[in-house]
Amino acid sequence: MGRTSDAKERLIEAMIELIWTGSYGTTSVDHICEKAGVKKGSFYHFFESKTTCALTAIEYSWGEHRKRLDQTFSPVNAPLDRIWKCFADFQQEQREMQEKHGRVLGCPIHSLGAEVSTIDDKLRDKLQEILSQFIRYYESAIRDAHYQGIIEAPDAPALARILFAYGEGLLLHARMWNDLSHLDEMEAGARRILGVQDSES
Amino acid sequence: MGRTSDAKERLIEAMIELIWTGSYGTTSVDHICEKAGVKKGSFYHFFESKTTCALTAIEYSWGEHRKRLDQTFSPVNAPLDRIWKCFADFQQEQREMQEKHGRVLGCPIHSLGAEVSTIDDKLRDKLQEILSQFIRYYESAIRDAHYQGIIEAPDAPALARILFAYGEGLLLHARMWNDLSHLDEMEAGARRILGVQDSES
DNA sequence: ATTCAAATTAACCAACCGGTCAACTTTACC
DNA sequence: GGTAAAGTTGACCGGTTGGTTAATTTGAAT
Repeated sequence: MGRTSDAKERLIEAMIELIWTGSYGTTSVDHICEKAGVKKGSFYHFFESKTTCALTAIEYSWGEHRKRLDQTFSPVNAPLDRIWKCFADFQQEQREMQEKHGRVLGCPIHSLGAEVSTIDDKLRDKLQEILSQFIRYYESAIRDAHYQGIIEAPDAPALARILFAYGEGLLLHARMWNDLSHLDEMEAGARRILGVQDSES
Repeated sequence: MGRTSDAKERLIEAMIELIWTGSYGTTSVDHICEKAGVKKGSFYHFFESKTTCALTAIEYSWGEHRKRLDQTFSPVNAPLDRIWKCFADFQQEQREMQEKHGRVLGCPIHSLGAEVSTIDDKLRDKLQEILSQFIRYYESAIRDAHYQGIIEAPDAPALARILFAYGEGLLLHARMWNDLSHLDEMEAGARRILGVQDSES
Protein backbone atom coordinates (compact mmCIF):
# COMPACT_ATOMS: atom_id res chain seq x y z
CA MET A 1 0.00 0.00 0.00
CA GLY A 2 0.96 3.65 -0.16
CA ARG A 3 2.24 5.62 -3.09
CA THR A 4 4.22 4.04 -5.92
CA SER A 5 7.08 5.61 -7.86
CA ASP A 6 9.78 4.94 -10.40
CA ALA A 7 12.05 7.54 -8.85
CA LYS A 8 14.40 4.87 -7.53
CA GLU A 9 14.91 3.46 -11.02
CA ARG A 10 15.46 6.94 -12.41
CA LEU A 11 18.07 7.64 -9.75
CA ILE A 12 19.86 4.37 -10.51
CA GLU A 13 19.98 5.07 -14.22
CA ALA A 14 21.14 8.64 -13.64
CA MET A 15 23.94 7.48 -11.38
CA ILE A 16 25.16 4.84 -13.83
CA GLU A 17 25.25 7.35 -16.65
CA LEU A 18 27.02 10.01 -14.61
CA ILE A 19 29.66 7.62 -13.31
CA TRP A 20 30.24 6.25 -16.78
CA THR A 21 30.50 9.60 -18.52
CA GLY A 22 32.48 11.15 -15.68
CA SER A 23 33.75 9.62 -12.48
CA TYR A 24 32.53 8.61 -9.07
CA GLY A 25 34.12 11.67 -7.52
CA THR A 26 32.49 14.13 -9.89
CA THR A 27 29.11 12.42 -9.59
CA SER A 28 27.45 14.33 -6.76
CA VAL A 29 24.14 13.45 -5.18
CA ASP A 30 22.83 16.81 -6.36
CA HIS A 31 23.75 16.00 -9.97
CA ILE A 32 22.13 12.59 -9.76
CA CYS A 33 18.94 14.10 -8.38
CA GLU A 34 18.84 16.83 -10.98
CA LYS A 35 19.32 14.34 -13.80
CA ALA A 36 16.65 12.04 -12.40
CA GLY A 37 14.26 14.91 -11.70
CA VAL A 38 14.12 13.97 -8.04
CA LYS A 39 14.62 16.01 -4.90
CA LYS A 40 17.47 15.15 -2.59
CA GLY A 41 15.15 14.21 0.24
CA SER A 42 13.74 11.48 -1.97
CA PHE A 43 17.23 10.25 -2.78
CA TYR A 44 17.85 9.60 0.89
CA HIS A 45 14.40 8.09 1.22
CA PHE A 46 15.45 5.36 -1.22
CA PHE A 47 19.18 5.07 -0.43
CA GLU A 48 20.92 5.44 2.88
CA SER A 49 24.03 6.90 1.26
CA LYS A 50 25.73 7.71 -2.01
CA THR A 51 27.71 4.48 -1.70
CA THR A 52 24.55 2.43 -1.24
CA CYS A 53 23.05 3.96 -4.35
CA ALA A 54 26.20 3.20 -6.34
CA LEU A 55 26.16 -0.37 -5.04
CA THR A 56 22.57 -0.81 -6.13
CA ALA A 57 23.21 0.84 -9.48
CA ILE A 58 26.21 -1.35 -10.23
CA GLU A 59 24.38 -4.49 -9.25
CA TYR A 60 21.39 -3.57 -11.42
CA SER A 61 23.59 -2.68 -14.37
CA TRP A 62 25.53 -5.92 -14.12
CA GLY A 63 22.29 -7.89 -13.88
CA GLU A 64 21.14 -6.40 -17.16
CA HIS A 65 24.49 -7.06 -18.78
CA ARG A 66 24.48 -10.69 -17.66
CA LYS A 67 21.36 -11.40 -19.64
CA ARG A 68 23.17 -10.51 -22.85
CA LEU A 69 26.30 -12.39 -21.82
CA ASP A 70 24.34 -15.56 -21.05
CA GLN A 71 23.05 -15.52 -24.61
CA THR A 72 26.41 -14.66 -26.12
CA PHE A 73 28.21 -17.39 -24.20
CA SER A 74 25.55 -20.01 -24.72
CA PRO A 75 27.21 -23.45 -24.99
CA VAL A 76 25.25 -23.82 -28.20
CA ASN A 77 27.64 -21.39 -29.88
CA ALA A 78 31.10 -22.45 -30.99
CA PRO A 79 33.58 -21.63 -28.18
CA LEU A 80 35.61 -18.98 -29.93
CA ASP A 81 32.55 -17.53 -31.64
CA ARG A 82 31.23 -16.71 -28.16
CA ILE A 83 34.29 -14.58 -27.56
CA TRP A 84 34.17 -12.87 -30.95
CA LYS A 85 30.48 -12.14 -30.44
CA CYS A 86 31.25 -10.70 -27.03
CA PHE A 87 33.88 -8.42 -28.56
CA ALA A 88 31.47 -7.36 -31.29
CA ASP A 89 28.95 -6.48 -28.58
CA PHE A 90 31.58 -4.44 -26.77
CA GLN A 91 32.28 -2.52 -29.95
CA GLN A 92 28.64 -1.91 -30.64
CA GLU A 93 27.97 -0.74 -27.10
CA GLN A 94 30.92 1.63 -27.21
CA ARG A 95 29.77 2.96 -30.55
CA GLU A 96 26.32 3.62 -29.16
CA MET A 97 27.76 5.42 -26.16
CA GLN A 98 29.95 7.54 -28.40
CA GLU A 99 26.96 8.53 -30.48
CA LYS A 100 24.95 9.31 -27.37
CA HIS A 101 27.56 11.12 -25.29
CA GLY A 102 30.16 12.16 -27.82
CA ARG A 103 32.81 10.14 -26.03
CA VAL A 104 34.11 6.59 -25.87
CA LEU A 105 33.43 5.52 -22.30
CA GLY A 106 35.17 2.17 -21.85
CA CYS A 107 34.24 -0.28 -19.11
CA PRO A 108 32.52 1.42 -16.17
CA ILE A 109 33.37 -1.37 -13.74
CA HIS A 110 37.00 -1.07 -14.61
CA SER A 111 37.17 2.73 -14.48
CA LEU A 112 35.25 2.82 -11.24
CA GLY A 113 37.49 0.12 -9.81
CA ALA A 114 40.62 2.07 -10.64
CA GLU A 115 39.17 5.11 -8.89
CA VAL A 116 37.60 3.74 -5.74
CA SER A 117 39.34 0.48 -4.91
CA THR A 118 41.66 2.11 -2.39
CA ILE A 119 38.90 4.31 -0.99
CA ASP A 120 35.65 2.44 -0.63
CA ASP A 121 35.77 -1.17 0.54
CA LYS A 122 32.17 -2.02 -0.18
CA LEU A 123 32.32 -0.74 -3.73
CA ARG A 124 35.63 -2.50 -4.29
CA ASP A 125 34.19 -5.82 -3.08
CA LYS A 126 31.20 -5.51 -5.37
CA LEU A 127 33.33 -4.66 -8.39
CA GLN A 128 35.65 -7.56 -7.63
CA GLU A 129 32.68 -9.89 -7.50
CA ILE A 130 31.38 -8.72 -10.86
CA LEU A 131 34.74 -8.97 -12.60
CA SER A 132 35.26 -12.44 -11.14
CA GLN A 133 31.94 -13.49 -12.59
CA PHE A 134 32.81 -12.00 -15.96
CA ILE A 135 36.06 -13.92 -16.23
CA ARG A 136 34.12 -17.17 -15.93
CA TYR A 137 32.51 -16.55 -19.29
CA TYR A 138 35.92 -16.42 -20.94
CA GLU A 139 37.08 -19.34 -18.87
CA SER A 140 34.36 -21.75 -19.94
CA ALA A 141 34.67 -20.72 -23.57
CA ILE A 142 38.41 -21.31 -23.44
CA ARG A 143 37.98 -24.66 -21.70
CA ASP A 144 35.50 -25.79 -24.32
CA ALA A 145 37.80 -24.62 -27.11
CA HIS A 146 40.65 -26.56 -25.54
CA TYR A 147 38.64 -29.76 -25.21
CA GLN A 148 37.54 -29.44 -28.82
CA GLY A 149 41.16 -29.10 -29.85
CA ILE A 150 40.67 -25.64 -31.31
CA ILE A 151 43.28 -24.04 -29.07
CA GLU A 152 46.01 -25.27 -26.73
CA ALA A 153 45.03 -24.12 -23.24
CA PRO A 154 45.53 -26.66 -20.45
CA ASP A 155 45.15 -23.88 -17.85
CA ALA A 156 41.86 -22.24 -18.84
CA PRO A 157 41.54 -19.91 -15.79
CA ALA A 158 45.03 -18.51 -16.36
CA LEU A 159 44.42 -17.89 -20.04
CA ALA A 160 41.06 -16.34 -19.25
CA ARG A 161 42.75 -13.89 -16.90
CA ILE A 162 45.24 -12.93 -19.60
CA LEU A 163 42.49 -12.38 -22.14
CA PHE A 164 40.47 -10.43 -19.63
CA ALA A 165 43.33 -8.16 -18.59
CA TYR A 166 44.02 -7.49 -22.26
CA GLY A 167 40.40 -6.64 -23.01
CA GLU A 168 40.10 -4.31 -20.05
CA GLY A 169 43.34 -2.60 -20.99
CA LEU A 170 42.12 -2.04 -24.54
CA LEU A 171 38.81 -0.60 -23.37
CA LEU A 172 40.63 1.84 -21.14
CA HIS A 173 42.81 3.01 -24.00
CA ALA A 174 39.71 3.51 -26.12
CA ARG A 175 38.35 5.70 -23.31
CA MET A 176 41.56 7.62 -22.83
CA TRP A 177 42.07 8.26 -26.53
CA ASN A 178 38.35 8.72 -27.13
CA ASP A 179 38.88 6.54 -30.17
CA LEU A 180 36.83 3.52 -31.15
CA SER A 181 39.49 2.29 -33.57
CA HIS A 182 41.48 0.96 -30.64
CA LEU A 183 38.86 -1.76 -30.41
CA ASP A 184 39.25 -2.80 -34.04
CA GLU A 185 42.29 -4.87 -33.19
CA MET A 186 40.60 -6.57 -30.24
CA GLU A 187 39.89 -9.82 -32.07
CA ALA A 188 43.31 -9.94 -33.72
CA GLY A 189 44.96 -9.43 -30.34
CA ALA A 190 42.82 -12.11 -28.77
CA ARG A 191 43.73 -14.52 -31.56
CA ARG A 192 47.38 -13.96 -30.77
CA ILE A 193 46.77 -14.49 -27.05
CA LEU A 194 44.68 -17.58 -27.58
CA GLY A 195 47.15 -18.92 -30.09
CA VAL A 196 44.69 -19.41 -32.92
CA GLN A 197 45.53 -18.90 -36.58
CA ASP A 198 43.63 -16.32 -38.59
CA SER A 199 42.26 -19.05 -40.83
CA GLU A 200 40.66 -20.95 -37.97
CA SER A 201 37.41 -19.65 -36.54
CA MET B 1 67.78 36.15 -5.85
CA GLY B 2 65.20 36.10 -3.10
CA ARG B 3 64.31 33.30 -0.76
CA THR B 4 64.74 29.65 -1.79
CA SER B 5 62.54 26.73 -0.86
CA ASP B 6 61.88 23.07 -1.54
CA ALA B 7 58.16 23.49 -0.89
CA LYS B 8 57.34 23.01 -4.55
CA GLU B 9 59.06 19.62 -4.61
CA ARG B 10 57.31 18.62 -1.38
CA LEU B 11 53.95 19.56 -2.90
CA ILE B 12 54.68 17.57 -6.03
CA GLU B 13 55.64 14.49 -4.08
CA ALA B 14 52.64 14.81 -1.80
CA MET B 15 50.30 15.07 -4.74
CA ILE B 16 51.75 12.04 -6.48
CA GLU B 17 51.43 9.96 -3.35
CA LEU B 18 47.88 11.07 -2.62
CA ILE B 19 46.70 10.44 -6.17
CA TRP B 20 48.37 7.06 -6.20
CA THR B 21 47.06 5.90 -2.86
CA GLY B 22 43.64 7.42 -3.43
CA SER B 23 42.24 9.19 -6.44
CA TYR B 24 42.35 12.58 -8.11
CA GLY B 25 38.91 13.42 -6.79
CA THR B 26 39.75 12.62 -3.17
CA THR B 27 43.05 14.48 -3.37
CA SER B 28 42.15 17.98 -2.22
CA VAL B 29 44.49 20.94 -2.24
CA ASP B 30 44.12 21.07 1.55
CA HIS B 31 45.28 17.47 1.87
CA ILE B 32 48.24 18.04 -0.39
CA CYS B 33 49.27 21.08 1.63
CA GLU B 34 48.86 19.30 4.94
CA LYS B 35 50.97 16.36 3.75
CA ALA B 36 53.66 18.67 2.37
CA GLY B 37 53.63 20.90 5.44
CA VAL B 38 52.80 23.91 3.32
CA LYS B 39 50.09 26.53 3.61
CA LYS B 40 47.53 26.86 0.86
CA GLY B 41 48.68 30.33 -0.05
CA SER B 42 52.07 28.86 -0.92
CA PHE B 43 50.44 26.18 -3.03
CA TYR B 44 48.93 28.87 -5.22
CA HIS B 45 52.18 30.73 -5.22
CA PHE B 46 53.80 27.79 -7.02
CA PHE B 47 50.87 26.46 -9.04
CA GLU B 48 48.09 28.34 -10.71
CA SER B 49 45.60 25.55 -10.14
CA LYS B 50 45.17 22.01 -8.86
CA THR B 51 45.29 20.78 -12.45
CA THR B 52 48.58 22.57 -13.08
CA CYS B 53 50.09 20.96 -10.00
CA ALA B 54 48.91 17.54 -11.14
CA LEU B 55 50.36 18.17 -14.59
CA THR B 56 53.71 19.13 -13.10
CA ALA B 57 53.65 16.19 -10.70
CA ILE B 58 52.89 13.68 -13.43
CA GLU B 59 55.57 15.09 -15.68
CA TYR B 60 58.14 14.98 -12.91
CA SER B 61 57.20 11.46 -11.92
CA TRP B 62 57.40 10.24 -15.49
CA GLY B 63 60.77 11.90 -15.94
CA GLU B 64 62.12 9.97 -12.98
CA HIS B 65 60.62 6.75 -14.27
CA ARG B 66 62.11 7.22 -17.72
CA LYS B 67 65.60 7.16 -16.31
CA ARG B 68 65.05 3.63 -15.06
CA LEU B 69 63.32 2.58 -18.27
CA ASP B 70 66.16 3.87 -20.42
CA GLN B 71 68.53 1.60 -18.52
CA THR B 72 66.15 -1.35 -18.57
CA PHE B 73 65.50 -1.04 -22.29
CA SER B 74 69.10 -0.38 -23.23
CA PRO B 75 69.82 -1.96 -26.65
CA VAL B 76 72.77 -3.64 -24.95
CA ASN B 77 70.35 -6.00 -23.21
CA ALA B 78 68.78 -8.92 -25.05
CA PRO B 79 65.39 -7.80 -26.44
CA LEU B 80 63.14 -10.01 -24.36
CA ASP B 81 65.30 -9.59 -21.28
CA ARG B 82 64.47 -5.90 -21.40
CA ILE B 83 60.82 -6.76 -21.08
CA TRP B 84 61.35 -9.31 -18.30
CA LYS B 85 63.49 -6.82 -16.42
CA CYS B 86 60.80 -4.19 -16.83
CA PHE B 87 58.23 -6.59 -15.37
CA ALA B 88 60.53 -7.43 -12.48
CA ASP B 89 60.86 -3.71 -11.79
CA PHE B 90 57.09 -3.36 -11.84
CA GLN B 91 56.80 -6.14 -9.31
CA GLN B 92 59.45 -4.69 -7.07
CA GLU B 93 57.90 -1.23 -7.18
CA GLN B 94 54.48 -2.60 -6.34
CA ARG B 95 55.97 -4.60 -3.48
CA GLU B 96 57.63 -1.50 -2.09
CA MET B 97 54.39 0.45 -2.32
CA GLN B 98 52.51 -2.31 -0.57
CA GLU B 99 55.03 -2.31 2.25
CA LYS B 100 54.86 1.46 2.51
CA HIS B 101 51.13 2.02 2.19
CA GLY B 102 49.63 -1.35 2.98
CA ARG B 103 48.04 -1.55 -0.44
CA VAL B 104 48.93 -2.55 -3.99
CA LEU B 105 48.59 0.65 -5.98
CA GLY B 106 48.91 -0.36 -9.64
CA CYS B 107 49.83 2.13 -12.36
CA PRO B 108 49.03 5.74 -11.38
CA ILE B 109 48.93 6.94 -14.97
CA HIS B 110 46.41 4.31 -15.83
CA SER B 111 44.18 4.82 -12.77
CA LEU B 112 44.28 8.56 -13.18
CA GLY B 113 43.51 8.20 -16.88
CA ALA B 114 40.45 6.09 -16.17
CA GLU B 115 39.21 8.72 -13.73
CA VAL B 116 39.87 12.01 -15.46
CA SER B 117 40.00 11.35 -19.19
CA THR B 118 36.39 12.43 -19.72
CA ILE B 119 36.72 15.35 -17.31
CA ASP B 120 40.03 17.16 -17.71
CA ASP B 121 41.41 17.60 -21.22
CA LYS B 122 44.84 18.83 -20.22
CA LEU B 123 45.44 15.94 -17.85
CA ARG B 124 44.14 13.49 -20.43
CA ASP B 125 46.50 14.83 -23.08
CA LYS B 126 49.48 14.56 -20.76
CA LEU B 127 48.62 11.00 -19.74
CA GLN B 128 48.15 10.03 -23.38
CA GLU B 129 51.55 11.43 -24.19
CA ILE B 130 53.22 9.47 -21.42
CA LEU B 131 51.54 6.20 -22.30
CA SER B 132 52.43 6.70 -25.96
CA GLN B 133 56.04 7.12 -24.96
CA PHE B 134 55.94 4.06 -22.77
CA ILE B 135 54.66 1.83 -25.55
CA ARG B 136 57.71 2.69 -27.62
CA TYR B 137 59.92 0.83 -25.18
CA TYR B 138 57.96 -2.35 -25.80
CA GLU B 139 57.85 -1.61 -29.49
CA SER B 140 61.59 -1.35 -29.99
CA ALA B 141 62.26 -4.43 -27.87
CA ILE B 142 59.73 -6.39 -29.90
CA ARG B 143 61.15 -5.15 -33.18
CA ASP B 144 64.65 -6.13 -32.13
CA ALA B 145 63.43 -9.55 -31.02
CA HIS B 146 61.74 -10.01 -34.37
CA TYR B 147 64.80 -9.07 -36.37
CA GLN B 148 66.87 -11.42 -34.26
CA GLY B 149 64.43 -14.21 -35.04
CA ILE B 150 63.48 -14.72 -31.40
CA ILE B 151 59.81 -14.05 -31.99
CA GLU B 152 57.51 -13.73 -34.99
CA ALA B 153 56.23 -10.15 -34.95
CA PRO B 154 56.12 -8.39 -38.33
CA ASP B 155 53.89 -5.68 -36.85
CA ALA B 156 55.83 -4.51 -33.81
CA PRO B 157 53.62 -1.52 -32.91
CA ALA B 158 50.49 -3.68 -32.91
CA LEU B 159 52.07 -6.34 -30.73
CA ALA B 160 53.43 -3.68 -28.39
CA ARG B 161 49.93 -2.32 -27.95
CA ILE B 162 48.64 -5.79 -27.10
CA LEU B 163 51.38 -6.36 -24.57
CA PHE B 164 50.84 -2.93 -23.11
CA ALA B 165 47.08 -3.30 -22.75
CA TYR B 166 47.66 -6.65 -21.06
CA GLY B 167 50.20 -5.23 -18.62
CA GLU B 168 48.00 -2.30 -17.69
CA GLY B 169 45.04 -4.59 -17.19
CA LEU B 170 47.06 -6.83 -14.88
CA LEU B 171 48.29 -3.91 -12.81
CA LEU B 172 44.74 -2.70 -12.35
CA HIS B 173 43.63 -6.11 -11.16
CA ALA B 174 46.49 -6.16 -8.69
CA ARG B 175 45.22 -2.82 -7.39
CA MET B 176 41.60 -3.87 -7.27
CA TRP B 177 42.36 -7.15 -5.51
CA ASN B 178 45.13 -5.61 -3.42
CA ASP B 179 47.10 -8.69 -4.29
CA LEU B 180 50.66 -8.82 -5.61
CA SER B 181 50.28 -12.41 -6.76
CA HIS B 182 48.35 -11.21 -9.79
CA LEU B 183 51.67 -9.96 -11.10
CA ASP B 184 53.38 -13.33 -10.75
CA GLU B 185 51.87 -14.52 -14.00
CA MET B 186 52.89 -11.37 -15.88
CA GLU B 187 55.88 -12.92 -17.60
CA ALA B 188 54.07 -16.14 -18.43
CA GLY B 189 51.21 -14.14 -19.94
CA ALA B 190 53.63 -12.03 -21.93
CA ARG B 191 55.36 -15.16 -23.24
CA ARG B 192 52.02 -16.38 -24.51
CA ILE B 193 51.29 -13.02 -26.15
CA LEU B 194 54.72 -12.74 -27.70
CA GLY B 195 54.59 -16.35 -28.83
CA VAL B 196 57.81 -17.43 -27.19
CA GLN B 197 58.34 -20.87 -25.68
CA ASP B 198 59.16 -21.20 -21.98
CA SER B 199 62.56 -22.68 -22.84
CA GLU B 200 63.64 -19.67 -24.89
CA SER B 201 64.80 -16.60 -23.06
C1' DA C 1 -14.83 7.02 1.59
C1' DT C 2 -11.40 6.29 4.77
C1' DT C 3 -6.98 5.04 6.06
C1' DC C 4 -2.20 5.00 6.40
C1' DA C 5 2.12 3.65 4.46
C1' DA C 6 4.99 5.35 1.08
C1' DA C 7 6.66 9.15 -1.66
C1' DT C 8 7.68 14.09 -2.05
C1' DT C 9 9.25 18.49 -0.82
C1' DA C 10 11.95 22.54 0.68
C1' DA C 11 14.56 24.31 3.99
C1' DC C 12 18.55 23.45 6.52
C1' DC C 13 23.36 21.79 8.24
C1' DA C 14 28.41 21.69 9.14
C1' DA C 15 32.32 20.54 6.61
C1' DC C 16 34.88 21.02 2.75
C1' DC C 17 35.94 22.52 -2.04
C1' DG C 18 39.26 25.29 -5.21
C1' DG C 19 40.89 29.65 -5.14
C1' DT C 20 42.28 34.72 -3.58
C1' DC C 21 44.75 38.28 -1.26
C1' DA C 22 47.35 41.65 1.24
C1' DA C 23 50.50 41.72 4.76
C1' DC C 24 54.68 39.86 6.27
C1' DT C 25 59.28 37.32 6.62
C1' DT C 26 63.32 35.59 4.76
C1' DT C 27 67.57 35.53 2.13
C1' DA C 28 70.56 35.61 -2.06
C1' DC C 29 72.92 39.12 -4.44
C1' DC C 30 75.32 43.54 -5.23
C1' DG D 1 74.21 46.37 4.88
C1' DG D 2 70.75 47.66 1.97
C1' DT D 3 67.30 46.00 -1.16
C1' DA D 4 64.32 43.70 -3.93
C1' DA D 5 62.77 39.34 -5.29
C1' DA D 6 60.91 35.15 -3.67
C1' DG D 7 58.63 32.51 -0.14
C1' DT D 8 55.25 32.39 3.74
C1' DT D 9 51.11 33.14 6.26
C1' DG D 10 46.28 33.17 7.85
C1' DA D 11 42.13 35.02 7.11
C1' DC D 12 38.71 35.05 3.80
C1' DC D 13 35.35 33.91 -0.36
C1' DG D 14 31.20 31.89 -2.63
C1' DG D 15 29.82 27.58 -3.95
C1' DT D 16 29.30 22.59 -3.30
C1' DT D 17 29.62 18.41 -0.69
C1' DG D 18 27.02 14.36 1.54
C1' DG D 19 23.45 14.14 4.55
C1' DT D 20 19.08 15.41 7.76
C1' DT D 21 14.43 16.69 9.00
C1' DA D 22 9.66 17.61 9.68
C1' DA D 23 5.80 18.70 7.26
C1' DT D 24 3.03 17.48 3.41
C1' DT D 25 0.97 15.09 -0.60
C1' DT D 26 -0.35 11.07 -2.82
C1' DG D 27 -2.75 6.81 -4.04
C1' DA D 28 -3.32 1.63 -3.34
C1' DA D 29 -5.86 -1.34 -0.41
C1' DT D 30 -9.55 -2.03 2.55
